[in-house]
Amino acid sequence: MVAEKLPIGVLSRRTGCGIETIRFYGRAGVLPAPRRHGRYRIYGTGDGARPVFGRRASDLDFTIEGMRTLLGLAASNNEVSGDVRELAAGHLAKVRAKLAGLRGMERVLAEAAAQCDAGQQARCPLIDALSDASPVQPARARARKE
Amino acid sequence: MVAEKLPIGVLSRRTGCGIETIRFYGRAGVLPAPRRHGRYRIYGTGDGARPVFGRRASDLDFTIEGMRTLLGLAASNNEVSGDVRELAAGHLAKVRAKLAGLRGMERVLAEAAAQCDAGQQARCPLIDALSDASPVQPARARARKE
DNA sequence: GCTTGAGTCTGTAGTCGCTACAGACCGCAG
DNA sequence: CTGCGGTCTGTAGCGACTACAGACTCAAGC
Repeated sequence: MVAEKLPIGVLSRRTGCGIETIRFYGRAGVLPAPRRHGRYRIYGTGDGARPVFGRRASDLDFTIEGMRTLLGLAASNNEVSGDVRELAAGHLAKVRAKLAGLRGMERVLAEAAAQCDAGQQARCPLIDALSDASPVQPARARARKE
Repeated sequence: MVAEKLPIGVLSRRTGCGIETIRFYGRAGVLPAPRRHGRYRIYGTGDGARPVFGRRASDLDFTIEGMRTLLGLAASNNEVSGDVRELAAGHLAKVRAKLAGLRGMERVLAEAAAQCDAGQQARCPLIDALSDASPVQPARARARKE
């Protein structure tokens, strides 16, 4: 199969990514600079992976910077992948924290729904749960720049 | 205990929220307009809950709009809480989708780490996993405005 | 050959949820 | 009375898109 020549619109439809987003990823270095036919970008069949990667990674709260690093490290795929692992592990920690929070909310939401069904509550348990200050360190701001 | 009069800095330290953020929540209607001493904002001890609520809700990907709605519905706490439930349920769906994605990534990260440890891989499994186009609908962009 | 319409181009501005900064102001201690 | 720390308003910046204006290009139809 000889590599197809795809204009950006087709790539957009295939990846579900939005023309502007693909161009943005191009500028941001998540997508390598495509060949050009005149001023028009031309992509190959294989180029669909990157926008999808970008979208997924973004869904999972990777930053553009993180994506670039990940891709860069993966490109030099011999030996260096300890770094990929490190990056991934760092992100995993954040992911797990978020997971814990979400699971907590899932539980609270389910409970709240049950209580609402029972029709007996004076206050909103969801808001109460989210407002609970107890686990917050007193008199010291949390890390701002992580 | 007579209600303490807290300047914004103290509230910031107590809630771990950042002065600018508290002011922002004020403008955004997540925090009710505080009393003033001259031009200075004065908060009461009870006002700490809202910034914390805002921060938590934000961590869990509620929008400012969502927070306002939630608070508004909770304020009119008789009967209307079916709406709270609806809002919460809607958010819960998104939360669960994200949870699924994160769990998937957690798994992939763990596997990737294991493979890296074994020192045998030609490609990065994390990137491959995120780039996998198979579940994407062909030739139709995903909903953009949800 | 000329027109038309769809697709693409660049460049800039808007969005959201903060975050940071400039420059003024206020109250109090030394 | 002079600092200084805290606060004020207002505006601008950030990240990751998203949207739009206005120019251009290509292929098809007449």
